[in-house]
Amino acid sequence: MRIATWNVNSIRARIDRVTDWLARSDVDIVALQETKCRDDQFPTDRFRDLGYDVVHDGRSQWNGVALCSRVGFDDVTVGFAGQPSWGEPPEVEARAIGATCGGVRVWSLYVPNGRALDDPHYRYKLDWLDHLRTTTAGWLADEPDLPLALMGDWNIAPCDDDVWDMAAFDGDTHVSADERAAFRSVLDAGLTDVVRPHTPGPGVYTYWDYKQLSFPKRRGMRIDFILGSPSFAKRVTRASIDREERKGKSPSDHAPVIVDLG
DNA sequence: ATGGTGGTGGAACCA
Repeated sequence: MRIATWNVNSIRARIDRVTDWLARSDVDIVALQETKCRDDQFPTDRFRDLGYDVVHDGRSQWNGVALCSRVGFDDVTVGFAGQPSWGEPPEVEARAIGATCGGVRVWSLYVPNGRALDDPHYRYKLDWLDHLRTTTAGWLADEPDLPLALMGDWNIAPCDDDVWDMAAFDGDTHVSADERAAFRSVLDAGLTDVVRPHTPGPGVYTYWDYKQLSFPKRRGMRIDFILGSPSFAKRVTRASIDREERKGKSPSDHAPVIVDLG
């Protein structure tokens, strides 16, 4: 079974690229982030034409997460227990959707950006990750052998090798000690980065800013991850980052991240 | 080659 995650930065702007990629990638499940549309705007038929069912949570032009599966859906869950709210009035944003597909529990997650270290959104980001950690620990306590994958755009570069130049990020979000500690806490709930062993760095990234020729200059960040429980991780036979998808006409600023299970 | 921000919505915000 092949599973992937991809921040597409608008599914409507990217639908042809996404379906072209799906048609040649032999992926069974793909988690999408930043679909940037409401449920009624999601191009579900384009996925059905390729044999994929879709579950999506989107309520505005912001955020939006989806799972596309050709191995079925069970127990679809929108949001996780304790997921913090944002905005005025406060609401739980469309940043998490989970389902069981082909016997694997998968989540498509879009972690809040944080914006700036002194921005309330930064507190929201840390709080969001703390509640995700608590909820994940509960799932694995209830079912230690659960094959679980938390996939998505984590908006954190966990190690110095995960950015092209640490000096360029001085005082910025994504690399702060608190964000890195929050990411490690999620791992400590019982998950591992199942992609890194197959895609060693340095210089291996999943995201390149649209600005300032970041991609051709290889100035990227590794912020998209597939974190697996022990029973998931032991089935992983290979993994890759499809940086070819960052090339060409009208790409997302993120590349797909892929794992194969035996 | 991989190319000098892009998406949404229709101004300003988000990333």
